[in-house]
Amino acid sequence: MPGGRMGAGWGGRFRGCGYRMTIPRQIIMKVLSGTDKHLSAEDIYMKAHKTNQDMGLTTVYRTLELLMQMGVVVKFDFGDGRARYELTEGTKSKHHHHLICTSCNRIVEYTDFMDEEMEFLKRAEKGLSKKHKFDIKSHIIQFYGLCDKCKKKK
Amino acid sequence: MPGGRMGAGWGGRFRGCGYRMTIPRQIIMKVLSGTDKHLSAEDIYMKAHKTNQDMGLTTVYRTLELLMQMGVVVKFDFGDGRARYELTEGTKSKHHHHLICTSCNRIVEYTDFMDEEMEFLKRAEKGLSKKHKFDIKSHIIQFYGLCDKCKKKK
DNA sequence: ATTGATAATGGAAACCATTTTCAATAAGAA
DNA sequence: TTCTTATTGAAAATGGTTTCCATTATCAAT
Ligand SMILES: [Mn+2]
Ligand SMILES: [Mn+2]
Ligand SMILES: [Zn+2]
Ligand SMILES: [Zn+2]
Repeated sequence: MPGGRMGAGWGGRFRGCGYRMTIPRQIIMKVLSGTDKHLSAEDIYMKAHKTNQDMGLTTVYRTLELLMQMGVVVKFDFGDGRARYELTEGTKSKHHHHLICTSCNRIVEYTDFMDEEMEFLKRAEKGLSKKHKFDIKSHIIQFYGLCDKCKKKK
Repeated sequence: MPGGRMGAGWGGRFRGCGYRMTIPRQIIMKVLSGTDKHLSAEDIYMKAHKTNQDMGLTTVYRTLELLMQMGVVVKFDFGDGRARYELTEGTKSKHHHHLICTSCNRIVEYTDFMDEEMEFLKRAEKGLSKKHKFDIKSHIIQFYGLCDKCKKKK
């Protein structure tokens, strides 16, 4: 497949949920698909803005809200005052979680212990779904503490 | 121990961290100790305000920030635009996590699977601490999805 | 291809939880 | 009690996110 039609496949996904596929939405999907970072709404806006000058920040927020409802995106709060977003089905990044330094807000991604985690989560999600009648779509695991530097600084 | 001196024990904790014990801080600790709910800063402010008319919302925010640094309180983001706070060493509540409905923001607490979780966490925290040189103080596990009502509504 | 109902957009203004500022006050060591 | 300075409350500022609304674009039906 040629590289030009990125995000084309997302049209069906949007339409399947009763929404329309638009230029801004294509660009936003392209930005999200093309990174392995935790982008804020403004990060996404700035990247998208290079492709389409007319894009508005408001549209980024609206689209992210939509994508969250569709289960395509997860929203994180790392404590720095702005929300971060990641594709759930990342073509680039593997399933991972985060260590967060409560002192300097540094984020460390880790992919260790995913086997043990998977085993634990599989059982937990199954049981919780049934007991609390929840349709679980995603999860977040975060560890808080002091990073290397902040530990020494203290 | 008579019921009047609630939070007196916290004085040493504050002073031990190089801070002073004050009336507002005593009241805030009393409020936090006396609930098993997820209180927002304003929730705490309103409860504290009944005891001490002069208390300011600013002080609540400042004290919570302090308590977080001291590891006494954990801050949650349930997606409703305001942070929630809970004592880590809850005298009332057990260790638990949350199911969050992405549609109506309903929160369900659960204490199931804590044995399996404890086992998984113990191993993960130990390994992660060593590998990433993080001094892990706390963790958050949250499941996102649709609650019973929102599932049917769709 | 054209039409038309209406979903989606962008810019500005509004919103609102949280932070900052600063003069007044209170804690606690000496 | 005195003195240093951490802490406080009120008001103003901040800034990420939402809301409004007139304009535009999508796409199913023609
Ligand atoms: Mn990540
Ligand atoms: Mn809870
Ligand atoms: Zn750090
Ligand atoms: Zn719900």
